[in-house]
Parts: sequence; structure tokens; C-alpha cells
Amino acid sequence: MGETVAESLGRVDLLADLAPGELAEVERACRWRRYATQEQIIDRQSESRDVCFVVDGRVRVVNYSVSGREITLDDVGQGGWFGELAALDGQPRSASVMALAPCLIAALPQDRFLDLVATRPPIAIKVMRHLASIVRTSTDRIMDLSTLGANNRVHADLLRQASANANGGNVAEIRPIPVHGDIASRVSTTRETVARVMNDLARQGIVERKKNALVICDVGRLRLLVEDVRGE
Amino acid sequence: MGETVAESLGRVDLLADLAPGELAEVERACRWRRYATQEQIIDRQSESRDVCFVVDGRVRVVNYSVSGREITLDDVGQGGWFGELAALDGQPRSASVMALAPCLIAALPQDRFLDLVATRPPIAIKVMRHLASIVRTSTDRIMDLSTLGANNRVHADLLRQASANANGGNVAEIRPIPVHGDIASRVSTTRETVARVMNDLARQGIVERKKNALVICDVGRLRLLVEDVRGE
DNA sequence: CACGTCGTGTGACCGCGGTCACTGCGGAAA
DNA sequence: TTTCCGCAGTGACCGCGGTCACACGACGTG
Repeated sequence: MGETVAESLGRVDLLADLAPGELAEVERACRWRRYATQEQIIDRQSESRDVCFVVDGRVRVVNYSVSGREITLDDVGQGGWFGELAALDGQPRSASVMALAPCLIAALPQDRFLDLVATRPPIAIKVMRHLASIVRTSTDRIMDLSTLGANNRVHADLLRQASANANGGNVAEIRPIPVHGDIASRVSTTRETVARVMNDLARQGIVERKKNALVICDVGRLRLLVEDVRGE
Repeated sequence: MGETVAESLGRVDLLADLAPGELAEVERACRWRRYATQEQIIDRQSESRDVCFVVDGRVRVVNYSVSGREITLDDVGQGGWFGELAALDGQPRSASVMALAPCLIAALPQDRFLDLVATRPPIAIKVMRHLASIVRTSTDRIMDLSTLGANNRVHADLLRQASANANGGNVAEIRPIPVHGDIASRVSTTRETVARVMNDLARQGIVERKKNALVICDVGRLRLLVEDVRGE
């Protein structure tokens, strides 16, 4: 508890191949700040333009419908970054960002960031690849929302989680146990629907809820559920 | 009819600030090809990695659910480009692309493209900005799909079209008249729903169907329809 | 002209899933 | 222990909108 993490950008992938001296200079150019769990880091529509590095902790990129419904767009952990959109195009922020855990964030001013991408091709490439991966997951999600029903979207989300923790086998463990509301906000449905789907799956012996982990007993069957209905 | 367009990349925004000699070299590096209306230019999941420039014509980026349902992701016209994702990250193509009209397409091999973005910062910046704009529209669409009902999504789409042709006033014209099925595929609903919505709007005097243009008589009322329900 | 094609308009049906309103449980704080 | 409070589970209701099945008008072609 209370361990403070060093204010260093060494763990940030994007800056990995800067020379030590240059890295130090970037560190000095950043505004450093800690955030408590649940604290707002960026407000959608606000006018800041910095690029933020997650030196410690974990953050969530979200958006809210006016009715309060929360839509999770992405989670980013240690060594990741966010906020490039506004820095690149000068538009207001496209989404809000909040801390999922106590965080140490380094905010690099827009002009310094633009300088980096303009003078360091490897960094520019990394930014482009990162954006490309965001586009890919976004279009996947658009496809899911357009063609899958709510409960199949839950299946698909579980499958993604399972594949991420894939030990290769037909069994996977997801820990910590995801909170139903979180899944719901990722796949745009309700807490209740997620609960019903989870119980169906449990009854069919596809998942099992252990003390501190959710076990996918039969990844294959789960995959079938998703692929079968992905279009009929 | 039958007018052939010169095989020149002069109109492509991305390459605008290359020196004439360099541009000519890029032109030589491209595989040039014409496509007929409806012809497939890229197949989702295929293994090509070129970046394609739309020298003439217009193309549509689409995806199909296994049930045949067609989801429009984007349209790109003269001077635009597509296919950067696969070139950047080496993954299979994330979507299909088809010609909306007779097209002249220049396909630049992946390594030449990567060379360009690595050695020409202005080009790299343009690519990043382009990706950023795709991400922005994608997350907007995810929000629409998650929080709006089908008919409000149609309203939102009409509003976007109207704003694009905005003469500033409260009246806008969309021409040519959009085909209902096209709108449906952009906002992920059915032809029938679009037809019903359009008639509702016509009855309320918000839109009017002229001979060769769709007239939005009251952009303000339309905007209210969208914003009111954008969260209740 | 007749005919086919393509886009549009509309009614009827009905199932998915969002909403509401509870109950029940487990863990942390008091 | 008792008190909370956040999370999970479940039934009942019902409306949005997808699907199917038509009919109609416009336009181009043999």
C-alpha cells in the first residue's frame, strides 16, 4: 500500500527506443499527476490536447449516453497511452477517461508529441499501428452490434477474454471474475441479460464460477455458439 | 462515356507534397487497374497488403454478415485511399471494398508505402490524421448503435447528410436521392424501417421528396428529433 | 407495347431483450 | 454481531423493430 511508483517513462512501449537522454527530456516535458480510483482523467468534449501515458494503474475509456448509460470503449493498462486523437487532429476529446485503479499518469503536451512523431519515424509507426488496431476492434464491434443479438454478444465477449488468457487448451480461466455490469457496458446490453446468459452457460456446463476465477470449461462449445449465430 | 482518366497520382491528397520526380516514381511503383461498377476490389480476410488510391470513381468499404446482410463502413471518393490497415500491421484485410462506379485504382505495394511513411513525416502525419478521423466516426457509430433506436439512427444519418451539404440555412438538399437500402446498410437497419421513417418525416413536413433531390425542409426540427432521444 | 427489374410503401406478426421490481448473498465496516 | 452496500439472480411485462408477403409505380429494353 502507498508505494509510490517512480516518475519514469521507461515502461512506456511507445518511447522504448528513445536514447536515455531524450527519454529524460520527454519525462521533464510531461505534467505528472496521480489519480484515485474512479477519478475522471479526461472529459469528453473538453479542450485539452495532451497525450497521456499510463505509467502505473489502469484506466478505462468510456462514453455516456445522456440517459446515464455507460459504454466502455477500451481499457488501457501500464505502459499504454491514450489521447492521441485530440493531439493529432486538434478536435475536442472524443471520449472520457477514468481511473480503474490508483494511477500515475504522464501528460505530454500536444506540440511535444507532434514533434516526436514528426522527427522519429519508429514512434510514428507505432502510433499508426496502434490506431490501426483501434480501428480493427471498432469495426469488429460495429459488426457485432449490427449482426448479433445481445446474448450472442455476451458469448463473443467471453470468448475474447478466454482467448486472451489462452493456454491453448480447451479450458481457460478468467480472473478476476468479471463484474456483470462491466461486460454489459462493453457489449452494450444490460446487467440482467448478462446474468441470464451466464446462468444458461453454467447450466450447459460451458462455464463454471469458482471462488476467484471464472472457468470456461469448454471453449470449443462457446466458439460454436458464437460462430453458428454469426449470421443466422 | 468511356473517357479514360490519366494514370496520375496528382489528385491524391496523401501525396500532395511530394516533389514531381518522386511522385512519378511512386506512380511507377503502383499496379494500376480499372474496376467496373460493383466489382470487388478487396476481399475481407485476403492476404494482400497494398495501399490503394482512388484516382477516379468511388468505392465502398463494406462487410457482410454470414446471412448476407451488408454493413457499409465507409465510402471513399476521388483522391482518397484505403487499405492502410493491412499495410501497417500485416494482418489480413479487415473489410471488403467494392466499386460504386467505374474506378481507376492505383495499388502501392506495402513496402513502398511503409518506406514513404517512414521517410516523409508529412505523409505519416496525414495517415495518422486519417486514421484518427476513422476512429472518431467509428466510435460515434458505436454510440449510435448502443444508445439510439433504429428510427433515430435514420434521423441521425439524414442529419449528417444534411449537414454535409449545409448551405448554413435551415433547408438542405441531398442529391442524388439516397436509396433506402443504402441508408439501411449504413445505420444497420432494414429497408422497410427506413421507408417508414421517411414517410413519417414527410408527413410531418420535415422532408420532401423532389424529382431528383431529397429536401430537408426543417433541419432544426430534425436535429431536435435526434438530440431529444439521444438519451431518453 | 409488354415485360422485367429495381426501388418504394405498408400491413400483420411475434420474439428478443430492455425495464421494473424484487429477493438473496457475501464481504467490509461499525 | 448487526448494518450496509454492491453484486447477482429471476419473473413479468411489453414495445421496438426485424421478417415476410404483398402491391404499386418508374424506367429501360427487346
